[in-house]
Amino acid sequence: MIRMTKLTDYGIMLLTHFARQPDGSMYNARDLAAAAGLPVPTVGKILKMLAREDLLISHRGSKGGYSLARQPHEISVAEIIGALEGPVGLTECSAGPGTCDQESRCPTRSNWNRINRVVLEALKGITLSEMTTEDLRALPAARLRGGPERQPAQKS
Amino acid sequence: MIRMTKLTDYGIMLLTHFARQPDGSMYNARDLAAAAGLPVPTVGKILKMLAREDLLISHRGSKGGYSLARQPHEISVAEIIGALEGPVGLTECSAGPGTCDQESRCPTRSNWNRINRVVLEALKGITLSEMTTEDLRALPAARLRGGPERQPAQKS
DNA sequence: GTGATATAGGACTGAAATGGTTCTCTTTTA
DNA sequence: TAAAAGAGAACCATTTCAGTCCTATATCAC
Repeated sequence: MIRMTKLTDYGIMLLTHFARQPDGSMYNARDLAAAAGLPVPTVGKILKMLAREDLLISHRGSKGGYSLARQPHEISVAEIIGALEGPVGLTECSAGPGTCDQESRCPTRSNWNRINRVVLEALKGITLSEMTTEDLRALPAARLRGGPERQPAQKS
Repeated sequence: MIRMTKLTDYGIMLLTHFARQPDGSMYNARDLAAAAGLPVPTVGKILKMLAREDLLISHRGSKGGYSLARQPHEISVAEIIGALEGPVGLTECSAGPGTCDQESRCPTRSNWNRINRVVLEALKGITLSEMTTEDLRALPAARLRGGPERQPAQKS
């Protein structure tokens, strides 16, 4: 339903790998690719993106590589997605005026923003450190449904 | 960040149109297209999909059209998205085994499902009737993050 | 210093998904 | 019986995505 690109998926997987290791652990693209079973160029691309968005710190040169820029619990899934999928333009029509023929008459527009915010808040509530939990299913059930962000509203 | 297709966007817009009108109001594709400022064939396609998923009731023949299958407050945004974007396969690798090289060694997999569930729950909490509110921004801010009748769950 | 290693950054390409159209068939009302 | 309207499937152009490749720059080791 909600489409997450493969790149984002991989990105989270790679960052999770860092999060599992001791603080400041450094890995280069080649080793990470091997560990993740992904092609090296693709992993390199993702790591570059993450570094550019300050989720990873890059170390160039021989014996270089990448390490986490922050503690795992300080990095939210929302940030990762934002880093890999751009400035976040949830609905096409939010791209710019003119594209959408009905900007003026469309009453749903403002509501979409609301929806997006709800989703975003839900994602902000999940941190990388939580992703390292082998089996998240063990977390309290309440976490799954309400979440810190939102819940079933009144039936009008 | 999270991509919603245009079709889904339009679909919500169209359903919102129904929700604003008295119960059982019927519209045909042509009129709705005109009201929404969208091409008729496209609107027709969307309406068909929504009818197939039992969100709309179709009335064939001359003087036919569509009407809401349920009360607006009984239709969630999650359902609409599900109807227009298919069975919901959030992450590619959930499509099937074999596609993903690292199924066994990927510890993030189960966590993704968790993330998806959180997002899904958030969307289930928003109903069509809420989308008819002219300006949702006017709602109390607390509504956005917690809501009046359900308490924000614990963070972790 | 020089060479090897590793990231930075951007261009490019094949494949898949999207959005939109068109056509034929069936149903229903006048 | 004819016209209106939905059902359903096939089809096409465009865009997006995933993945690759190439050149430039930085850093470490000798």
